[in-house]
Amino acid sequence: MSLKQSGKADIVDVARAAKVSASTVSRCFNHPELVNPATRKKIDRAIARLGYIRNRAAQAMHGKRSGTIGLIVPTINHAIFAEVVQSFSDSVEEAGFTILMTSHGYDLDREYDVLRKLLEHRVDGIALIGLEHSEKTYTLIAQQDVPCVAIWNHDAASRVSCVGAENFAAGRMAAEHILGLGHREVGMIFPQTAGNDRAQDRLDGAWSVLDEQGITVPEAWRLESPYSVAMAKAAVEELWRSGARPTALICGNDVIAQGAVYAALKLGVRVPEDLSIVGIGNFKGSLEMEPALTTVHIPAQDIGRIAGEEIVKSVASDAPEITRVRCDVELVLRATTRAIAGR
Amino acid sequence: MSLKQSGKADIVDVARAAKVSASTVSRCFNHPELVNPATRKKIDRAIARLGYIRNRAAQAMHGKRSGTIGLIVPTINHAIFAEVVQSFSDSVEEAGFTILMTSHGYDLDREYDVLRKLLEHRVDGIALIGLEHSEKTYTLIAQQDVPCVAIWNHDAASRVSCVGAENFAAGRMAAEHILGLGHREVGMIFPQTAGNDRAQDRLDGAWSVLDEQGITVPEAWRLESPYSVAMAKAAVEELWRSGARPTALICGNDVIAQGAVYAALKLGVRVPEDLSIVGIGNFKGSLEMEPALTTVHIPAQDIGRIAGEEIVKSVASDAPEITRVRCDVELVLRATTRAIAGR
DNA sequence: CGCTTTTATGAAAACATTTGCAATACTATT
DNA sequence: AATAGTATTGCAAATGTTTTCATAAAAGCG
Repeated sequence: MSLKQSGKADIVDVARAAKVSASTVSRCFNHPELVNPATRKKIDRAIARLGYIRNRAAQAMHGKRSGTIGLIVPTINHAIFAEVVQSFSDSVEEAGFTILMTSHGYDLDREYDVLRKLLEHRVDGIALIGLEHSEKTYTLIAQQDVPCVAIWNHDAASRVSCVGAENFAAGRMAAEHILGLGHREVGMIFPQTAGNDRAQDRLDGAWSVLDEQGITVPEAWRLESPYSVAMAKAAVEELWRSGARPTALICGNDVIAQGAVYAALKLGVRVPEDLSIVGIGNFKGSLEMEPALTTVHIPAQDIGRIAGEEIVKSVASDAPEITRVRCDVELVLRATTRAIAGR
Repeated sequence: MSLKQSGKADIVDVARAAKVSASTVSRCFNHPELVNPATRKKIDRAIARLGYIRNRAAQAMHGKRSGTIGLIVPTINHAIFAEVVQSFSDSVEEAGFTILMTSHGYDLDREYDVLRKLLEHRVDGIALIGLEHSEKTYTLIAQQDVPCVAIWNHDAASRVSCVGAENFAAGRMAAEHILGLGHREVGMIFPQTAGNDRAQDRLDGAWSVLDEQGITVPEAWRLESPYSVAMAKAAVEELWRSGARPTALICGNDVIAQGAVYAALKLGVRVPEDLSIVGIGNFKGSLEMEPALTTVHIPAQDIGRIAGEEIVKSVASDAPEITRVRCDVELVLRATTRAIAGR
C-alpha cells in the first residue's frame, strides 16, 4: 500500500522501496562512486519500478546548477536565427544543458521582461542576440552576475562576452565589392535599424565606403524593407516603376537580396547584366538559387557553436571573465554581381 | 550589515528590508489583493532596492506550476519548424509560460532521453512533433501523466492530443493534382521516412492515388533526398543525366521542390512547359520564387498557435482529455505545374 | 462601549532534495 | 586480537518558497 500513484514517486518512495535512506538514493545520482554497487543496483531497480524522475527544481534550490541556459532571440522565424539557434542548442546540449528559450519580436522592453522571467527560472547562463540592449537589461545582468554571452556581433568594447562577426566589416565588404566593380549608381535596401544593431552596423559599414569614395545615394534609392522576400521584392518593383535605374543594389541581408533578385526576374531586368545584387549573410538557399547570390558570408553555425562553448565555460568557471570572439566574414563571389558594362 | 551581496537576495532579505514577514512578501506576489496597499508599496520598494528575483524552482517544489512547457523538435533548422515553433512559442508565452526546448535530430531514442530531461525540470506540459514516437516515449508520457500535444499530424486514433494536418491527404492532393493535369510519367522525391511519419504519410497518400489510377513509377524515378535545396537539386540533376524524362515531379516538401525547380533551371528544362513540379508545405519563399511554386498549403502558423492554446488549456484543466484538431490542407495553384502538352 | 466581522499579518509546517557529520561495519595491519 | 583505517550508510539541517492556521488590529453595529 505504500506504493503511491504512478508518476508521483519521490525520492523517499524510492528509498523505501529499496530499503535504504533518501540520502543514499540522492548520492546514487550525484556521487555514485560513494555507494556500494550492490545497493546501487537495488536502487536502480526501485527507480525503474516506480518510474521515478528526479526533480531538478528541488536540486536547483540547493545552489546547484539548474542545468538550463536561457536564450533570448528576437524571433526564430528567420532562417538565420534558426541556424544559429540550432548550433548553439546542439553545443550546450552536448554539455548536458537544456535551453529555455523566449523571443521578444525586436522589442527591447519585452526583452528585459523575458530576461527577468529567465532569471526567475534560475538559468545558469544567458545568451542573447546582438549587443544593443536596454540599459535596464545590462544592469540586471551585471547585478545578478549571471554568465552572459551576446551572439552575432563582435565589439571589442562590449559590456558582456560576445561571439560574432563584425557587421560593420560585412557592410563595408559588400559595398567595396560593388564599387570595386565600377558601380556608381547604387541603391540600398536595409531592414529597419531601430533595435537591430546588426543591421545598423552593416548599414554604417556600407556608408563608410560610399562616403570615402564620394558616392551619394539619392534619398529615393535608400529603401527600407522588413525581413521578408515578398516585401523586399515589392519594394524593388516599386523602385523600378518609379523610374529609378541603379546599376547595383546593396542588400542588408540575403532574404532581402533574394527578394530583389526575384523582383528583377519578374521585371525582366537581367541579373547581373543590367543589375548587380549583393547580399549579406550567406543563408541556406543563397547558393542554390538561380542565379546564385553573391553575398558576404557570416558563419552562423560557427558563431552558434562557439557561443555555446563559451557560455558553458563561463558557467563552469567560478570567476568568469568577459571573452570576445570574432568570426571572420568573407565575400562569396557567385552569379549576381559583375563589373559594370563599359569598364 | 544585513545587506547581502547583490544578486543574492532571497525572500526573507526582502521581508527584513521591508520590515514584514516572508509570508507577506510571498502573498504580495501571489495574492496581492490580500495585502494592504501601503505594505505592498514598502515591499515593492524593498524588492527594487535589493534587486530581488523570485525563485521559480522553489515555487515549483510546492506542486505549483513550473511555468514551463517542454518542446521537443527534430530540428529547428528547417524553415517549417521554425515557423511552427515561433507561433507555438508566441501562443504559450501569451499565457505566461516559457519554453524549454530541445531537439533530437530525428533520433527517436534521443527523443526519449530529452523527454526525460524535460520531465526532470517538471515542465507543466509537453509538445512534440509528429505522432511517431518510441513505445518508451508514449509509456513515459502516460505514466507521468503530463499534458501532451503532438504538433503537425492529425490522426483520429492518436494516443495523445494532436493538432495538425493530415499529411496523407496532403500527399493525395499533390498526386491528384498532377494526375488531373494528365501526367502519367511522374517522378517522386521524398525525404527519408524512417522516424518521420509526416513524410511517410505524404508518400503513402501520393501512392494511394497513383495506385488507384494504375500509374507505376519506375524504381529509378523514386528519389530520396534530405531536407536540403542543394541535395534535392543534385538528385534531380542526377536523375536527368541518367536519361530519365518524367513530365512531372511530386516532391515531399517545398524545400525539395525548390531544389527541383533550380535543377530544372540549371538544366535548361522549362518549368512548367517541360516539367511540372508540385511541393507540399507552402513554405515562406515558395510564393516569391520565380516561377512561383505550386504546392499543398499546410497552415504551420495556425497549427503552432492552436497547439499552444491546447497545451495551455490542458495544463490549466485538472482532468485533461485528449483533443484532436485537424487543420485543413489546400492546394495552392501557382506557376510550376500545367496540363501535359497534347492534352 | 462591548460584540462580531473583516482585514492584515506572522509563525510554522510542508515541499523534494542535498550534504555535513556521525555512526556503523568491514578490512588491513601489527 | 586490538588498532587504525576505510567504505558505506543514515540522521538531521538546510535550501527558498507557499500555505494553513492562528492572532491581532481595525471596522461595523446596535
